Amino acid sequence: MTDWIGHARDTLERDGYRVSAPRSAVVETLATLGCSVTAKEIADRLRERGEDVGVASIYRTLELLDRLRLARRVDAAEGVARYEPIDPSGEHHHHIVCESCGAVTAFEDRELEQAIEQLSERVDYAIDAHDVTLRGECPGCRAAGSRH
Amino acid sequence: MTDWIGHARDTLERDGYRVSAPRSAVVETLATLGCSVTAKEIADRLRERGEDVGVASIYRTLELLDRLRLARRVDAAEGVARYEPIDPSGEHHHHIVCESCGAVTAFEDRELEQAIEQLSERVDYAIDAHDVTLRGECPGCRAAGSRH
DNA sequence: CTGAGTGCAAACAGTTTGCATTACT
DNA sequence: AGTAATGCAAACTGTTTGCACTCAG
Repeated sequence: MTDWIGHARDTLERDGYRVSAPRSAVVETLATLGCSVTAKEIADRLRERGEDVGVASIYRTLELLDRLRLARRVDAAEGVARYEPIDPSGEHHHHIVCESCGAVTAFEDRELEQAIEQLSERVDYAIDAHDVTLRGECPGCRAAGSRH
Repeated sequence: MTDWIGHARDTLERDGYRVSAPRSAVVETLATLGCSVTAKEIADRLRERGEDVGVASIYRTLELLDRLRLARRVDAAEGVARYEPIDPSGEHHHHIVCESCGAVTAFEDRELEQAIEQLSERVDYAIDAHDVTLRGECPGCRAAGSRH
C-alpha cells in the first residue's frame, strides 16, 4: 500500500507530469485514506495538516490519477465521486454500503470475479473494468433494529 | 412492463398517496423510457407532450417511487441519478456502460446472480440489493478505433 | 525564460427546499 | 374545510473552468 505512493510518483514522472508538492500531497492522502475517498475528505485532511491544496487542484489530480489508471472512481454512493488507489497487481475489492448509516465495507470474492470474467468474454463490449455494490443493513444498524 | 404502471398506481393508492396527474405522468414516462432514466429525460419527454411537470415534482415522485420500492436508483454513470422501474417479480438486470460514448446496455446473467446470492449469505450485512456495472468500449466505438 | 501547474473565484449542473397556490377528498 | 401535492424560484452541493500568478526545469 505504501509503495503505491512510489508507484504513482514514478508513473507521473515517467509520463512527463510534474510531481509537484500539491500533487504529492493528494497522492499521499489518497493512499492514507485508502478506500472510497471523496475530494472533500482529501481537502479536509490536508487542511488539518496545514498543507492546504485548492479544491481545483485536488479534482484535477484525481482526474489525472484516474486517467493514468493509478486510481479509480467508484460509484458506490450517490451524488459524490469517490476514488481509491489502484493496486498495480490488479488486485481489487468491492463495496457493501449500509442503507441506514452509509457505512462502507470492502470485500473480495473469487467466485464473483470469475463470473464477471466469464461474462465479460461473452458480451460484445471490450470490458476493462467493473464495479459491484451490495446494499443492505450493517451489523450495527441491524442490532439497533432500525427498519429504514 | 405496461402493467408495472398499474402496479405502481395501486401501490401508491394503497399506501395512501394520491395518484395525481403529475405523478401519473412521471410513472408512465418512467415505464416508457424503461431503463436507466434521468429526471431530465422525464422532464423533456413530458414537455414534448405538453404535459409539463415541474422538476421538483419529478424529483419528489422519483424519490417516492424509490422509497416504495417501485423504482430503484441506479448508480451507473457518475454525476446524474438514474432510475428504473422495479419489476415486482424480482427480475432485474445490470448495465454495461461505454467509457467512450456513454452508451448504456443492459444484461442479465444467472451465474453472476448466483455468485452474489451466495456471497450475500456469507457477509455480516443483511443484503437486500446489489448493483453491477461493467465498463468498457461498445462495439461502435471499438470499430471507430478510438483509444480514449 | 517558458510552460506546466496552481489557486482563486466565478460559472455550472443536478438536486433540494421554502412557500404560496391548487385541487383532491 | 382541510390537507396532500404542485410549481416556482431561490438555495445548495459537488464539480468544472477561466485566468492571472507561481515555480520548477
